[in-house]
Amino acid sequence: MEAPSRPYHHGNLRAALLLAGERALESGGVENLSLRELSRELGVSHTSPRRHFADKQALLDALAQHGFERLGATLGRAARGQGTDFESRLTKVGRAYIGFARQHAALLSLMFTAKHRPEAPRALLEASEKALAHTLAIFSEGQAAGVVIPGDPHRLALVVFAALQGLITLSTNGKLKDIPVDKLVGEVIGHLVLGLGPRAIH
Amino acid sequence: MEAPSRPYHHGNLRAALLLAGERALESGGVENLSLRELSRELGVSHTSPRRHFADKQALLDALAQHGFERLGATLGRAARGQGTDFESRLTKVGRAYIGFARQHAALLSLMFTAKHRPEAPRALLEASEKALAHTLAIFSEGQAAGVVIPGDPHRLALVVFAALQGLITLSTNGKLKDIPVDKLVGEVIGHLVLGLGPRAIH
DNA sequence: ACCTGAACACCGTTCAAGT
DNA sequence: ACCTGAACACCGTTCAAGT
Repeated sequence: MEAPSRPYHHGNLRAALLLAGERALESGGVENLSLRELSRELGVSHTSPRRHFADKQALLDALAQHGFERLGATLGRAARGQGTDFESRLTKVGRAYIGFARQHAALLSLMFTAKHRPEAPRALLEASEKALAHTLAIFSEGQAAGVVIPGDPHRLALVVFAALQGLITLSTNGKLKDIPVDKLVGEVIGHLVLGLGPRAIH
Repeated sequence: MEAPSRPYHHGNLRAALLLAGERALESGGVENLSLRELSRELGVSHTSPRRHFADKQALLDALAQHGFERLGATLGRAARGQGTDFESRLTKVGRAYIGFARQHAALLSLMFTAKHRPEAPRALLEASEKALAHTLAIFSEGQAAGVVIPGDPHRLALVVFAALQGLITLSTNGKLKDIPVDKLVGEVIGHLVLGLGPRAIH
């Protein structure tokens, strides 16, 4: 019997740091994530993370990238729901986004700020673009079907996600009281779809 | 001639800290705002701020509150523009908001996070509500005039501001390229106004 | 009342050194 | 290759003490 719990070479330190980092994130925000504390939890010296992440920001970027990969999977599943109309497909994606946001609030916030850093690594940017690919396709297809006004789909999608983001901040801060969030999502998407659609009379 | 530059009692330490704090905020974000560095700049010991702000968060809250007061003044001026229709009044407020956001990006971000803290002081919450009062009135009046659907004006305003916030993050990160932001504001408000309006046919 | 200096318990990062 | 320990330059906060 050897002691596999703390070998000299940790073996999975990189993966372990990401996992512990995500836990720390959810339980205290970026502000309370400390490399030294993660190292303590994992039983390695506080300089060990350096071998795997150049600095703290590199770990945060990796966490954000992983977050985008999971968000992409979540949204992709919701977007691939087949053959319904524009509004209901969009509503499904919206609900999936809200679900992810409520479950991983601190991670989502990190994802946003990491992505918007000027020095953001290419891998992170690629992951963030990939995460929204399926959703953008909904807009393009809506345009092709003539139920969505022309224009850059990114721009249209931005408005929708920005509005959803507003709902999430309200929701996570308890300002919505008894109103179920899913109902609100439907309403908001409804408003926006009407606003994005070609007018019956103008 | 006395030396008014560094008396034993600073005299305006509270105000000086707020001013220096705001400068530090704009030039490096919340992350780079340090009480010790502010104290150094002002030529007082690093424990002096304690007399005026219980801790760092108290200074941040005061900065956020001051920010809401200025935002309120800005939006109020824009909202009081008299006697035009719902959409153009909303567009004016939207442009004013965007202007403030671009000029005080780090401050606005601090304002949001400070306001959403569960332990946010009452004065801060009151300032944030007051800042949006004139804007909310636009929605209420729009409802009274029958050009806006019924519902909690806060909820409607939220969607608009959330969407604007999305534009701002794009803009401050240079993702909008040559498109002038003011033009986009008009488009977005236009979409939303259509979406919020009563349908001609349904 | 208002400010100070020393002390405490933390950080992230660097670097020579160990296995 | 991978990890360590000591060191450096920072933090925010507390507390007894000065004027």
